Amino acid sequence: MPKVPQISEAEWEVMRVLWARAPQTANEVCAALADSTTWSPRTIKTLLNRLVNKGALKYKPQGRAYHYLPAVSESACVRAASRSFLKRVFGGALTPMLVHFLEEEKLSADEIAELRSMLDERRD
Amino acid sequence: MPKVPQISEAEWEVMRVLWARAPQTANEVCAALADSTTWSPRTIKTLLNRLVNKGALKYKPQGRAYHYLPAVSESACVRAASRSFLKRVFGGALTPMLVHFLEEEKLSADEIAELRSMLDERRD
DNA sequence: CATAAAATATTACATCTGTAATCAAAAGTC
DNA sequence: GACTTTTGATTACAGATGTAATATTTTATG
Repeated sequence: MPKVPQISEAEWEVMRVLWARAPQTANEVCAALADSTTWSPRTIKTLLNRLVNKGALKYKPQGRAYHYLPAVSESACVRAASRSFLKRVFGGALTPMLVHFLEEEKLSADEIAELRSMLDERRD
Repeated sequence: MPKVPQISEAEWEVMRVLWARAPQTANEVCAALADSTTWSPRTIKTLLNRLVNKGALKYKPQGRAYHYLPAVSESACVRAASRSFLKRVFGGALTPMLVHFLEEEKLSADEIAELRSMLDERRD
């Protein structure tokens, strides 16, 4: 199990950009976040820097600017964050957590079908 | 929708104790957390205090000591934390999140059956 | 009543986060 | 080559968090 760094809420936004497409320059990341956030480019540079420092991102000096890219996989980070959430909010109990989401949130017929087929595969 | 305060990881532990049984004195909360944590009673007192200040707990002066009790419901806090997690880690997409947990974590036959029956109820 | 014990309130302090501004270095322009 | 522009590095600063220690107030005890 790869040890992933602690990634804050704002940092997740940045990571998602780079997991979706990498490498990218700081400016490209800023452009990608321009719609979904109101952050100053300064702020985004700070986040990139912190993520590099905590080992979540790497970069390659590419001419004038850096090209940033993930140093940890999205799936590993998702796994770590999911476990942390499960432990924190549901005391680690998976089924109550799933029940919560199934009861609380809206699901389309298609989504229900997809989940049912996944459960079918699990039945062995 | 009741507005719930921001509850940190350590604070969740304390809240869970009081959601499970309330009211309780600080000492009773400390006793309840003695097994699952290594926190000093001082630390737990601090957490109780912060939770009162942020409106997550109330207390009744009961003789010599306070009796603490929740000021916000567990379900409201679970809902808020779940949405926050869903947004942060999965960009708000419910189904990928459920898929992740179904794929990643172990489920017993009973749990699978329970989830399937919940999905059955959803099919209307 | 004076003092000790117990409980709450206040203060401490380092790290993490959100949100930038300023500084420094590199590179292109005249 | 000096100056401006671009980009990364360093510094800033307040609020949240983890983790307590100290101070103060209330209560029981001798």
